[in-house]
Amino acid sequence: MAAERPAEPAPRISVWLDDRPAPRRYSRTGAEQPGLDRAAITAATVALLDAEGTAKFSMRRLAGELGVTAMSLYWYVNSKEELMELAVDAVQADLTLPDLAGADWRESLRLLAGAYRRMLVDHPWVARTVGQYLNIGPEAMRFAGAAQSVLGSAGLRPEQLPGALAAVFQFVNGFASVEANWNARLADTGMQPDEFYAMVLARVDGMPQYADSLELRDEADRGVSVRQMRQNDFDTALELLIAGVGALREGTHDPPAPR
Amino acid sequence: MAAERPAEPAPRISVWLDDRPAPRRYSRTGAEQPGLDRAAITAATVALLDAEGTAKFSMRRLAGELGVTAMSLYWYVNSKEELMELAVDAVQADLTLPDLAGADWRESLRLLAGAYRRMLVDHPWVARTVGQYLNIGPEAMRFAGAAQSVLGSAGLRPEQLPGALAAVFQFVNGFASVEANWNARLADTGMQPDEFYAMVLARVDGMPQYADSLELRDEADRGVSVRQMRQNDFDTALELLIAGVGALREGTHDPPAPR
DNA sequence: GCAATCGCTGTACACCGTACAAGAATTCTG
DNA sequence: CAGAATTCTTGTACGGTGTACAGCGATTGC
Repeated sequence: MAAERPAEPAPRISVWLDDRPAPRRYSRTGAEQPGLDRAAITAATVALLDAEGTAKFSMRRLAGELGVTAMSLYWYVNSKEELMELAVDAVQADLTLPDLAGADWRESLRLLAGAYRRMLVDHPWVARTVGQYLNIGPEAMRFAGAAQSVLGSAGLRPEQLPGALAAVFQFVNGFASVEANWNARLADTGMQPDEFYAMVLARVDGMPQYADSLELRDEADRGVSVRQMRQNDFDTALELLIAGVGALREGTHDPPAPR
Repeated sequence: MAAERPAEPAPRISVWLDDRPAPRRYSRTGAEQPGLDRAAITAATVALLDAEGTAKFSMRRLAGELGVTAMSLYWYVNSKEELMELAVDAVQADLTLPDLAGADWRESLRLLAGAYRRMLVDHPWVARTVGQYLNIGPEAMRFAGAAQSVLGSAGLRPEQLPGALAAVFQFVNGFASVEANWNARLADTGMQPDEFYAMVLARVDGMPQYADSLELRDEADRGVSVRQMRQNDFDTALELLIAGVGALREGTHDPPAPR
């Protein structure tokens, strides 16, 4: 008798590993509302998250925005988490890939990293989710493919690509994540960036292990705005990464020599 | 009359920017329980998060573990978020710094990055929080100080340090975050690593932009276990970063020349 | 016309973080 | 030693959360 039991309901891993046709068959001819579908729900999710952030987002709130009950969303989406996966991927659709035709790989990498950073700062709720979901949706893959092909054109060997990709884009993600959080705290307090920075510095200066090197930085950056410092940090890291990619390529035993 | 109003309750930014003496004056002489304090609560929080993850963690659950009511925790801690900040910092206390005395900066960086990665994989709930909190607690600073001094000893100029630090440790954080998530999904499904990997690959292979380069990788890594691949990716990225630091140093206009 | 399905609603459950007031335990003050 | 003051702990309650489940008109295929 136990053989008939459907056992566990097969734990869900990711929307992207779950085939679900999202049927939408009826036409709702006379209805006022044009009717829901995954795309509309996802778009509204992105808009709401952009406007109010993760904390104020809820299924009921979203449903209200769509003029509908919370539970009706579950016809199109299995869970809130799944919806978040959809939203995270959807937001990467706006991540228009720069034209990399004439650019060499270094410049291409700069363009891609910059675009990625901008996307994360514009949509602060995304950064937290990278690493939390599988992130293998179509839009994510489009970007990953572009990035991978840039690094490939730099002459890296195939088995070097994933590591190099991770080095570059995990950095960008982490950096932008901190940046977005910093912006959010600023908005909460209403302080000026430099005022807030000074407050944090004052606290950190009292800590033994860190004070020395930080004072150096403090001196070096005197008179430089927080915004400029951040840009400088990003640029420095990016040049470091590009130089690293170059070094990895030169360490290649079989130079790729396109004939 | 409005002048007397205490206005907003001063929005909290971080535990570390909030001076709170955590008094603890009574001795609870005859009591069974040894009595609570921040350290005990934080330790229990870490233990619970390690054991069951963020999802099952709650103030009530934690209180139960400590044989106490949920609300009594709020005598020692202002909010759950603040408690998370404390836990994130506390877990970095176990992050014992390797002995960097005899090692050159390259090897030191490898050791630090490895230790950091291990910490994040052992405590998967930490990775998600980096970038979400200010992360300027004493233990975080101890590690950051060590990392900064290693990079400083590599000959980077002060204004290059933050960028280089970010490049290295934001990568490690992101990488370990993905790694920890992957482990969690594996545990959920009970699949074998390679089985799970094959499933994801199968899905990804169907996506147009990504298929080509991925097939390369698939070929290159045929017969290699997922675990080995991951280690290879981490090592590749780390060597890339180290080479990048080296290149940044060589690009220095004023060589540091310690006299 | 009728059965089946779709799309949606309402209600309900268990759980969450935490505000607030009251009470028990302990120490301070006299 | 009495009483006031303070330190902790508790109980109750509020407004939320995600979502299971049953039901119910609208639409469709037969």
